[in-house]
Amino acid sequence: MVKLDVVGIFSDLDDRALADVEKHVRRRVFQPGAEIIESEGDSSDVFLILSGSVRVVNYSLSGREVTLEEIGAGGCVGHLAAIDGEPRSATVLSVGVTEVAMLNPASFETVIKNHPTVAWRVICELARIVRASTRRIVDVSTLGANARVIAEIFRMAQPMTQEDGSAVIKPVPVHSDLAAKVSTSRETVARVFGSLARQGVVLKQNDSLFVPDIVRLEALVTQSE
Amino acid sequence: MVKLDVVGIFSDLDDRALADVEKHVRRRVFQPGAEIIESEGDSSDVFLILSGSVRVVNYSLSGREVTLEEIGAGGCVGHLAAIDGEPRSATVLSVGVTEVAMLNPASFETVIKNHPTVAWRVICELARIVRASTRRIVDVSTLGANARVIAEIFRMAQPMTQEDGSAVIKPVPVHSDLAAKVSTSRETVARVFGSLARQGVVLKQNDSLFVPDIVRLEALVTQSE
DNA sequence: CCTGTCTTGTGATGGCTGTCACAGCCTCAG
DNA sequence: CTGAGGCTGTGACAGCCATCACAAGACAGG
Repeated sequence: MVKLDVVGIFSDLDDRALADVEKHVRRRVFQPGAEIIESEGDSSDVFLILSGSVRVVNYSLSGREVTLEEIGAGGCVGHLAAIDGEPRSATVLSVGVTEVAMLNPASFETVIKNHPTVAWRVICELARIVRASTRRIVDVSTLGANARVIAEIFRMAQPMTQEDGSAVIKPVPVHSDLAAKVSTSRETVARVFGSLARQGVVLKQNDSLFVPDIVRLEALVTQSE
Repeated sequence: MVKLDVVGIFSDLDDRALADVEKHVRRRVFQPGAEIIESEGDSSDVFLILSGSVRVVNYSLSGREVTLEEIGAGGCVGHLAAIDGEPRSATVLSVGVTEVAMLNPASFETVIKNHPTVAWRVICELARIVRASTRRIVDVSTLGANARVIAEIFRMAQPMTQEDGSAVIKPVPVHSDLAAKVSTSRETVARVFGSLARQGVVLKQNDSLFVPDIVRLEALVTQSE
């Protein structure tokens, strides 16, 4: 059984404290595509992701999907409702097989209040989310759809950059997923990839994307407004 | 001199703790329009707003202004950089004359770690921001510009609603401010107001807007997509 | 090897809305 | 009273891009 210390916000807790938390969680496994949290629902448990990964999304009335975040093992979701007691702000889907530990809101609050290090980690985590969100708001308000796609490819390539300025993105992202992440249509993503390939900025290989010069990619973001 | 207990995150502190915090702050007054925090800057103090109000904004390369938030007395800004040490994520402008207390990041962290109630308040505050941000991301990704303007008017009217379903918004919002809040152009806001007035959904009076029936307003948001 | 499902590529089209331009207001200082 | 600067209304236009439509590839499972 996966230990709770894989969870980021608990990583400073000692064994005794962890054992204490353990008493308050319920473990559960979700199959691929399963709905872990339903938007607007009034559950309010916190979900600690022990293995696998989840996708936080929202749907418009017209069925369009907006991806807010993807979170892997060690992360946690559902804290908002646990903190403020409001209804769920988003839907959370299991992408692979996902193992979670569920903590009820009262216990979550207790752990936070008893362990300043946990409180601080939660604060850091929320700060990270706020930063990501405001960046996205600015992106979507000031960049065109094409530029947003390029910017997202750039962000995927950045951590993989070698010394020579090249990068490999693996596996190849699915166009429709990428579209949901930058609020555009699948077709636009396909057209951007086509255009980038024709310019030789992003080459498609068997199972990965090759970016010969990440600087050229970045330049395209700002250059296209 | 304004006491620090007007600040929301400190409202549970007793006098002794407040006096302790007081020793670590520097007070300052900003004139209307002054830049309190510069985006990308590497200062990292937290600003506690004692009186007046501020506007958190971001500018695109093309000069377009995106308003992220407006915060009045009792609020605080600049926590992100204080928490994670990264550069400033946004610009903060003083709207009227604004009185602030500045707290350096180390002291901020200390206060949080020594006072679980402060930590919890900060967590609640961040959760509120995350909720507002994700709502805006969804809005801007799924609603058209007109619908976003109507939605914003609806949100302004909602807290002012009387029992009979009418509401008064005072003072009349400046079109260009509203435009920056919903990521559209000043002209689009003007056209929406014109259209709403012609439909009798939002009437302009001397110094305020009158909404006879807020339900009709809300209906227009969803109906236009 | 076939067949259904998922994914990708690309053209055509139409609507939205950002931009430019300009005219009419209001307010406030002088 | 007068002028200047900021706000508001509205028309014209063009560009972007979401949508629809369809073809073709990729891949798994029988």
